[in-house]
Amino acid sequence: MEQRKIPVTVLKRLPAYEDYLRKQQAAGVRFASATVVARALNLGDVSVRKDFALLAGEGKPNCGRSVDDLLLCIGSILDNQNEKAAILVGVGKLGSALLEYRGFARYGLRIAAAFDLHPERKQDGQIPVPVLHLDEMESFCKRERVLMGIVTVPAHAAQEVANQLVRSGIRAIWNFAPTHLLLPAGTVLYNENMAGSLAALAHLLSQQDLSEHVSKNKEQNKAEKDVGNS
Amino acid sequence: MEQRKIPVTVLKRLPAYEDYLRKQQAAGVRFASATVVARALNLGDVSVRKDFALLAGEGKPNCGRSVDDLLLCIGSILDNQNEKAAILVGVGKLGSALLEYRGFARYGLRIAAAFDLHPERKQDGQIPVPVLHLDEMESFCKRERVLMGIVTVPAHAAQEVANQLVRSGIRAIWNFAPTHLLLPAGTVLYNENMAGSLAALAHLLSQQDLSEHVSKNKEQNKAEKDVGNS
DNA sequence: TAGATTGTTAATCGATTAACAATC
DNA sequence: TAGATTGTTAATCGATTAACAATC
Repeated sequence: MEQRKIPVTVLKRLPAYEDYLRKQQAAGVRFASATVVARALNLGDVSVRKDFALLAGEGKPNCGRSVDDLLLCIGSILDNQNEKAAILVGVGKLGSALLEYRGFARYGLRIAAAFDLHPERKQDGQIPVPVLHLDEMESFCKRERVLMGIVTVPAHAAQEVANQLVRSGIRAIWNFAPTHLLLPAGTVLYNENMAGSLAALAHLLSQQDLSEHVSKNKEQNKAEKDVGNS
Repeated sequence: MEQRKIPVTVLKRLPAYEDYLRKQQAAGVRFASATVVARALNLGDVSVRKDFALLAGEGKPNCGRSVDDLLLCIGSILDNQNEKAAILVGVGKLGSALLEYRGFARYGLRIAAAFDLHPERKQDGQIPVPVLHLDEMESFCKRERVLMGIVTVPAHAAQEVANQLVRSGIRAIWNFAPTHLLLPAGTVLYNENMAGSLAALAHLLSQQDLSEHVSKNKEQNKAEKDVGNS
């Protein structure tokens, strides 16, 4: 089970490659060159070439990569991600949106259950996982050995929920509440910062306005990459 | 109105500083050293020191920064962000969650209106902006000179919506639909990739499991910073 | 003076990109 | 051979961090 180590940044691009290559495959295209893929997905061509080399070993010059091969390699990497479960706390609009989101599965990620103070009000028939009372969280997490928690409660409740998550054995927290959590050392924390992301986008837009005369294409490429820092 | 240029990555930390410093201020604390703030917010001390220097000019060794001063400086930078408007398309759960999110205002960002194919079904009384029919989008954006659009429609509708946004004069798109958009050069695109973020978190967690014996504190710091790439 | 703190310069790190050599 | 393409090495870039000097 020796796995090449795939950097996270490459990992994040895999579903985009897969998507695009699937469409090409369906259209009967047999080969794809890094340059063409890069153009289609707004990425740098060298990046794509490196990614492909990492994914699928050597290619043949002048020939491009076999679409089938690439899809197999990407698929096997994604399929071999260890299945990992998370729970979600706080079934408001954002919480339920995440619960209904289909994209996690492709990475072997699964939201096993959701918790809320008023579970009975929140089960709306579209949510595909059980919604349980917060009181059941600790036993659930320990029983199912869940290590990841998603926090989508209001800011004022977030720290208390985080404490409970830690008591429940959670080791990594994805926090959407706009507040800073204090966690014991050894717990991984990632703060999603929606306002910051939009602010970054606005910032880029105004930068771009300044440099109207620069090659537009280049600008776009750069723009697309610069926004997403933590 | 000569503005020091604040890098986006610093900008994103400002609300966290503000939050923390306000609490200190309320507790009667007059001075804050970069080291202490860094520890509280899980940041590197040198980063915080550099941020503070950028924000508030020189400080006095051995004394820390005046909490009041820092708050004034942060406030003035955030207040002087140009007021910018965005629109949102697709008032599902994720869309309404964003519409109700309060954090944008602090950056001078405002969602001016939302658009949907069935606006009448979506106005639920909690959404604080008008929800209009998609047909009205183009005239609205041109009238209000809106330049940013948030896409929270299902993947299959996203490209068509993006085209419409571009026709409406939108210059920057924040895309939540898990699909790749083709846009004319000169349009700024930022793809939010929820699945990728959770995958990154899972990745970090497993890395951390491997290095159990390393100083936990250090690990946590590192962890918190590494996740959020685009 | 000693210690906490600031500020700066150089090193590091990860990712992307530029330039170019190799190959079918 | 010419051209498209791959792969590699070095440069670049932004951000963070380490090491240290300066100051109250």
